[in-house]
Amino acid sequence: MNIGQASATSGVSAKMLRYYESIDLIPRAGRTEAGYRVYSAKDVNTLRFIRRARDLGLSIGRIKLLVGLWQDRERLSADVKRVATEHVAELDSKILELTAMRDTLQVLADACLGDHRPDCPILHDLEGGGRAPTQWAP
Amino acid sequence: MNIGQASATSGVSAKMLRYYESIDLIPRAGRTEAGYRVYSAKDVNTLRFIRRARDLGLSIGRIKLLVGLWQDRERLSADVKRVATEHVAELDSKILELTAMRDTLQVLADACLGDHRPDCPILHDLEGGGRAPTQWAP
DNA sequence: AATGGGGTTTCCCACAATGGGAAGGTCAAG
DNA sequence: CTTGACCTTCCCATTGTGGGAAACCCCATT
Repeated sequence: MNIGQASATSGVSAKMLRYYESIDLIPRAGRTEAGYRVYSAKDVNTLRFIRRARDLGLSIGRIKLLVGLWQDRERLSADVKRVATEHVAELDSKILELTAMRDTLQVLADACLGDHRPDCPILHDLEGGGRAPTQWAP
Repeated sequence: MNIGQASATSGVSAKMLRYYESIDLIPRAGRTEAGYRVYSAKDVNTLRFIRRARDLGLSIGRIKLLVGLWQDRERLSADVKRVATEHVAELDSKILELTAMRDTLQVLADACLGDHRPDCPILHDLEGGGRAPTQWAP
């Protein structure tokens, strides 16, 4: 299987295939005489695993861990779960952060008339006059 | 005011001050004989505006728009509001995306025993067997 | 005056993960 | 054999931030 086929059947772009190889997320692919990368069905399986993990927002680092665990028959499910829950925690904190931003901005936008006049609570708040709805950066 | 003072009183790092200048988010600062950048209290005010905008997650591009509107006494609040609501929409879609990831992963993690045995629904799902809880990337 | 410590300058590198594109080699069908 | 589709490597860009080096500047204390 060429890189194009592997890409099409795994959902990982050829560009990313080469990149993943360069950062040792996947082993170096075999080559034909001409230097073309060759992939097996098993490789494609791993790639699909990786793509799904990325769809869940996991970082390359954590995916590396998960692939390792996946291929280790002696693994402890506790280890897998820990990686997952760490990521859930990160997602949660990111969601909280974004939600706080959105809520603040939504309140300001709601208070803005959005007409032909220049007065606008959004700018007023950013200017720092009314410090109440602004984020306090700890 | 030197860059260090401006940084300390605005909450924007000196590194970022130079960067913002290089991308024309702020005008080129004046210089002393020796080449040191000089900032006025008004400059610091603008920097605070920018920092607050970044705290709300606005991109540099949108901040550039907002700073322009802020300094334009003929502005329409409608223009300001539009920039804000566009960002709110982006935040919302990002939040939805992250929330979907978190929910999927949380379900899987909850179903994982997390003990000394290797069996784990997380890996099983990533492997693609049980395709139900996985994301379909459209 | 000399020296030292702290501030400043520019320039380059790094991150995470992905895409774009150029220049050149290869394969298969016509 | 030519053409078009595919592959290779290498470089660049993104976003916004930080790190660090080499050189220069300012001020105060010996």
